[in-house]
Amino acid sequence: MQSSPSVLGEVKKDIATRVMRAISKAQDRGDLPKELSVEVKMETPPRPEQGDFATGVAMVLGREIKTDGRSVAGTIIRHLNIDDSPVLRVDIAGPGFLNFFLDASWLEKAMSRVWAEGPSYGRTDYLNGEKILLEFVSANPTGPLNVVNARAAAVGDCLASMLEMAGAQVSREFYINDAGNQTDVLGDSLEARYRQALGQDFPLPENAYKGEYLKDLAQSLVVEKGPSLLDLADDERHEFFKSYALQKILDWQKKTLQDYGLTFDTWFSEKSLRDMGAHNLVVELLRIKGLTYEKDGAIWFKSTDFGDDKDRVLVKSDEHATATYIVPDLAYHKNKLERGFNHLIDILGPDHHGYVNRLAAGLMGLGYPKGVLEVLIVQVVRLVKGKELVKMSKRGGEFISMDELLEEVGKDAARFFFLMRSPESHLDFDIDLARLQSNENPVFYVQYAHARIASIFRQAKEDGFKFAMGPNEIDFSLLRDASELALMKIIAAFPEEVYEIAKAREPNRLIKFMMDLATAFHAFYTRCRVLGEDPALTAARLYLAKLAQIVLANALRLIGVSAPESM
RNA sequence: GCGCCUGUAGCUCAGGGGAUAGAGCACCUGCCUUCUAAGCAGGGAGUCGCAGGUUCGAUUCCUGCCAGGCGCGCCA
Repeated sequence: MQSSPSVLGEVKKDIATRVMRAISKAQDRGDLPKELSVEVKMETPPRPEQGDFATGVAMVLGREIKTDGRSVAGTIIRHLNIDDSPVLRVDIAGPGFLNFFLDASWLEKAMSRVWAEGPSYGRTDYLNGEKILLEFVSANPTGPLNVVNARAAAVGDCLASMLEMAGAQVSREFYINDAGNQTDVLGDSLEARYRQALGQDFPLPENAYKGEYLKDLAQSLVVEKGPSLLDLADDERHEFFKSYALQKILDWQKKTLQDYGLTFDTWFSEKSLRDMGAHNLVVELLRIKGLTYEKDGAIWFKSTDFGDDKDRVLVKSDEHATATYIVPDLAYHKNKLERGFNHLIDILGPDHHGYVNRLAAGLMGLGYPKGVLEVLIVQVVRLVKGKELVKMSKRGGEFISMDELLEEVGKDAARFFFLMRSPESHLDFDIDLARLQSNENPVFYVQYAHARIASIFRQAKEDGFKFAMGPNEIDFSLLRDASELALMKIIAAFPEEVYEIAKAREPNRLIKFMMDLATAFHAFYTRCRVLGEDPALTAARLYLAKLAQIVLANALRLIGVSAPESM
């Protein structure tokens, strides 16, 4: 597994270091006050005429010392040493930006890195040593996955892949809520459907799961077993329906996620924790630490000590002294940390945001540091068709399921659309747009760039082009068109982008990057004919096209969308 | 009442203390006898919800307000 800092990262760091040295030199000479300390952040300016890299550090310093940014920038430049660097020229621009113009040597180096690393290009070691457990989807095993689950699945899977690419060790985990009274209700609901399927006039239990899928399950049980299940003893029968329903629905969810191209590393059962007695242990630990008290016959946790807005019941006052759901969840998160992960990320739905504080409080109560748990809330999804809001499925009474969504628009469009928006924004998912097989659908824009490149190589082969490819075979100086330089810069930025985006937990920015990359390629394709008369130029452009294709493929892999060879 | 999310172009949304606020779709004008036109080039289109504050500079940060969405159990 190859990992190294990106070429772009090295260049930025080199320039930042030189700027830092210039600042301290200016301080030594008394041109800038001594006590200043500042971080030099290198960015990519919005327009090519503003250089390859820029920093606003002079303006930041200017604020500190009440001097205008441009004159501070002038001071920095006077002390700046750019010997043995790719920097050709430094400009002061606007309110005091330092704009750096570089020769193309760093791009050549960056491109050969892409060539060498291929499918693993983008990998860095920024997050080496991080052991992250990323829990997402974790839908209740009481029904089909819904569209918010699909959104969380897209976000979680992409985030996990990006964190891995940035050097972290990541485990994708699905928590199965296979204990608690909802599972009893599920079993009873199935039993009622089974009896109804046998012709009995049998009512659904209170709070029953009313979906069609339980009727289907019941029907297949009748076909398989006839009325024989009614002969079982009460306990045995109850247990059978419960575990049968759980197993079937879980299998179904697994199948849906598999169709989505998502594989979890672990499926963690709540029941297994409960069987180990982990629940009682959590309550006991909190009691020993003096963080619990009794009131109204219940046991409470002083979560307000840890920033929660009210204390929470741990053990109910009912006759069975049942634990509330916070207890198994605390036991579960404690277990995650005991498995050696140093950081936990949960992706939860919008209905759980009120739950975050008490969970964090509980973990702190158990003695874990603040911040080991990070919770990302994925917001609601509304399905629309053009202007019309889609609420119900054709079958009536149920919200449209993830299966139905995938059937309608396919995995590629679904994942792309979910990742286009920032996770915390409310999403209107336009089914009509997503299923369109045309240029109106943004997913094709990126895929098309990949397919177009594949097509160039097919054509090259057909035409019998003889070309030697690779960084040592081509004349890099032939790639000097503005569109070629722009394309190379985006390609060079990929590893840093992956790291920055993973760190910010904003996978939607990867979509933006891919759109920009596709745009840069399409512009290059239009301006620069790849397969031309000049063999040296053809070889150089084929090389660049190949590199663009590598990055497109790597980025598409990160979001779990296919990279077609033709469209 | 409290908490969370959102308010940016006709629509769906990015962005973010600074340099002329962006994309996709829609609309208008050009571009296919040559590597896929699912493309490219260009154009019109915005008081960045409203009002204050901090700042040399706010669409971005802070406060208040308005609007929309979601949540607030000894349910999970």
